[in-house]
Amino acid sequence: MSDEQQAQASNFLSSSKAYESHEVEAKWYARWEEAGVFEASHGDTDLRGEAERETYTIAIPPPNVTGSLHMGHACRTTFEDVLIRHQRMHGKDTLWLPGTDHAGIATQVVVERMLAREGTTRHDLGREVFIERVWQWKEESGGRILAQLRRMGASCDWTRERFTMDEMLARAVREAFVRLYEEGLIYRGSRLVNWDVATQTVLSDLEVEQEEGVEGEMFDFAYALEDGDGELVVSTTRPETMLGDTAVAVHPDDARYAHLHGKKLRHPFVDRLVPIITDAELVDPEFGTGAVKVTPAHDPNDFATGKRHGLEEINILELDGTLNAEGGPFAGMDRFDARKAVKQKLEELGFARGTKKHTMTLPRSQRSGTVVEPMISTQWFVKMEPLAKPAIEVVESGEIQILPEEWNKTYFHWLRNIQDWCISRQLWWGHAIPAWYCADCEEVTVARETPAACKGCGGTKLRQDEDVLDTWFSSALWPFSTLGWPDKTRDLERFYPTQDMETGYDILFFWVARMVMMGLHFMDEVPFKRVLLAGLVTDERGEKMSKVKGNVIDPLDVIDGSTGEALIAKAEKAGAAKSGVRYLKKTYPDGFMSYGADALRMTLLSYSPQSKRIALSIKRIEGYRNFSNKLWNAARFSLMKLDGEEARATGEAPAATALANRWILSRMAVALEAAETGLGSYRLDDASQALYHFVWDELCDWYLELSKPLLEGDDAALVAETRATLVHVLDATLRALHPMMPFITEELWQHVPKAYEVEGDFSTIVLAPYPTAAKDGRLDTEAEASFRVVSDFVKAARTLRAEHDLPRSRPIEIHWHADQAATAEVLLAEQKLVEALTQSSLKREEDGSLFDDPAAHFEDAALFIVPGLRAAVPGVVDVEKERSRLTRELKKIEKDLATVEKKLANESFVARAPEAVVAQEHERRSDFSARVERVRAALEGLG
RNA sequence: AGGCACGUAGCUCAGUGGUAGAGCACUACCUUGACACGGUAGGGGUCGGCGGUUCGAAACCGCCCGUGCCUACCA
Repeated sequence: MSDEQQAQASNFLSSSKAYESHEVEAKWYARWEEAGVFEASHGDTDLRGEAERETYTIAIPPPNVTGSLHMGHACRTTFEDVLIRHQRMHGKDTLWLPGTDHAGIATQVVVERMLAREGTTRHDLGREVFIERVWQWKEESGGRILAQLRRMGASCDWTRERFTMDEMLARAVREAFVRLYEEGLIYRGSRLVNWDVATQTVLSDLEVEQEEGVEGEMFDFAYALEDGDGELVVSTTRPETMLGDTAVAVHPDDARYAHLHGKKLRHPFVDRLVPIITDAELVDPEFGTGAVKVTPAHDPNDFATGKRHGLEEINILELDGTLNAEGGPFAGMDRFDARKAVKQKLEELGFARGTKKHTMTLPRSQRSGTVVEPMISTQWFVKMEPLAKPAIEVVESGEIQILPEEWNKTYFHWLRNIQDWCISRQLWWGHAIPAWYCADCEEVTVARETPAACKGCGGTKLRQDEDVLDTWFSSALWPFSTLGWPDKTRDLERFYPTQDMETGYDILFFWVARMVMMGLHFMDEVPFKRVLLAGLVTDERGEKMSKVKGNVIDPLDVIDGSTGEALIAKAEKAGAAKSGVRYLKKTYPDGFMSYGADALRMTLLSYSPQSKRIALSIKRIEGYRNFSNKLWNAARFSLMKLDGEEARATGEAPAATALANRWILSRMAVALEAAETGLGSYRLDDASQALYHFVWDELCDWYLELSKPLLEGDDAALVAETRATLVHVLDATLRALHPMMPFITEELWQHVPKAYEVEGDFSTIVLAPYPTAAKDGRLDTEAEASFRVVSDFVKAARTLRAEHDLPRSRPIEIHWHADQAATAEVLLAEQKLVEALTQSSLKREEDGSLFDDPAAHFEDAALFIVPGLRAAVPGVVDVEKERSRLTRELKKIEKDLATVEKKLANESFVARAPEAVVAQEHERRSDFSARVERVRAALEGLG
């Protein structure tokens, strides 16, 4: 050990008994980033023999540039970081490409709010100045979320950070748009679209949320026949739309209305005759009056009906949701005011025919929350069917694997029923549509660069389309646009296709499916091999986190700690409702301790990926904070024992002869195998669980305890072997845990005396080899079987102590007899260890018959009986305690025995169950019945 | 309306045909030189209900009840 290391080590050993995450996290992230350990190969260095190295790439789901870190990000970041760190340690050339999304509407809204505070609007500034302001804002505060990802430990390659509005990506967007247009897959058309009157833009179907179970009312009113001979009653939940009615439809076979076919109705407010048409598709004669008002410009079904019958489409709305001139007397009113006014006027005119309560679903804008209006508008669309087909095929063929698998169905269902995608948005912030309109002719010029002349007439009076593209259009290109496409860059060549796409299931359609389509279309290759979908993080009650509910848990508060008051203040500032504040007060009265990033990461990893909800429990985080501490102290103990000694971790399991050493290396192999399997199959919960239990239940509970007497013994070879095992197990454990708990493992690993170094700017665990069962463990079933003898014995002795209130300070003597010679040999060989763990002295009894009537041979003895072994502890018995203890034990075994006997008495079971299962039951029966007999004998001996 | 999940200990969750598990909470004891953010021992479950398949079901199938999400429709 160098002087520096030595000094560091003793400094560390005298350090805190509890793990303090704060400094450790700050120190190591800075160091890692400085040294560039997260960077993928750049092509100009050959530090780690990149030519031969396989690549492993993850494209980050880019968070909104406006955003700040929430639990969803924390979850994404942790999962991806674990995957990428694991592969990096396996020697892959890993690229985790970070970046942010320009988030059209969200960002524009944020900046507009800022302007409102300044007393101005984007319209006052004008488009160019406004966009400048957005960029300025982005430069000032857009980096916050990326800084927060660093707090989580995200090992992204920051040298390749991207933003969806970067010129590089803008070029890709133009290229993609132009190609799709030239291929006829992008078209401009007039359609009924979803209009958000608040933000005044069109929305795609996916951006519309359905609010279910809304209590509304159905209003009936009559249209008078033109000839004055009667009326026709229709129903509506949106009375104002009658101003756009251009027909009333009845079912062709409906006898009630047969006499009205071909007649006309007089519109009460506008000078228009409304024809009565027959339509079997639109009309259900059983529903309502069996007559349906048709408003082609404001309802999807009516729109289709209008197309079938060649009806006039009358748009009655302005873009802000007020009624236009078509509204006649109601022109200029807001849509909801007009609704009331129309109803009232119809009542006055005597056309109202009553209202009924009606439960309905309201379409609301995901962004503004306002009720979306269907409106006819000319927009840009992507033709989806031809793109969807190959995207379906790659999942069917397994070229892309979706995990958990149940999402396949959802993916297929959506793609098989896909609608064309409306990609234009009436916003200012976003990618401009590369289409130009000519003042002199009808031609639209779509081009990569601003065209000099109209491609139709050659005219030069061109005006660019004022709309921008849906944010998801640029996101769909993310896996290759970030690597330089359409140029054939080295990075694109080397890192595309990526391997894993990890994200929340909520954006499977929005993003994942579209990336698959675009990747296949433009790259002719899938954008990733696996899609890993995780659940959504909710509060402890399973409710979605929302600012209003006040149940948002900020990952940074969990990492750094926060007082109850601070939590409430923050929630109130964010606009929490009173009930939300109450919930917060009740659930987290004392706020959070500082749990550290590693604990938060482990907690998020501990949830099964197939659960859709991750109901984050602070108690669980606390549990993993405790685990951090356990690991910290296990390392402190080990390092203390190794301090000043020669032992060095070699990166390979040392040869071991002692049972304890053989056993822990075997358990290490099992744990590493489980970790590797879990990490490989996206069962990060299994992987982290396996290591957690290895560290706590095996390393700490048993091995460290066993190592104490071993290290203090006088057999020099044994001491050396144990030191070698201890230092190796510590080293390998830290490396195994590093992808999950990067900070604490680095801090500890730096103090582990090692005989190997990791190449690079400094020797870091980030680049250390991931441990494997073959190299770092040694499976040893014999050692495990022998160890079971020891642990059964120790546990039984401890139970006896506990039940007889025998404090550890009181030494006891244990007389034992094993049925099998092999068992006896193990206990004789490990006698010192067992004595140390049980604070007892052992005495073997060769004659098993002594235990047939223990009372006769051991004075006042308590007994324990484990499979194949009996033991007596004389001089301690409290007859009553012993009786109740043995009775309880007897009951337990008898119950087990009864179950087994019932099974074996069943002829069908014996005849049909697999032989091995039957044999196992037989074995259990003989074991149980032997123990029952022995416990009974012991009870009888008590008198 | 259809689809997809989910319902396991007081709480949060694993477990997918062969002995019901973890963490937290709970009870008792223990301040032992790694760790009280700890240790040892213990209590606690008719696996939502009812049927079926099977030698055997928490798991597979059907129905029902409850919860959540998604898609569609809603004159």
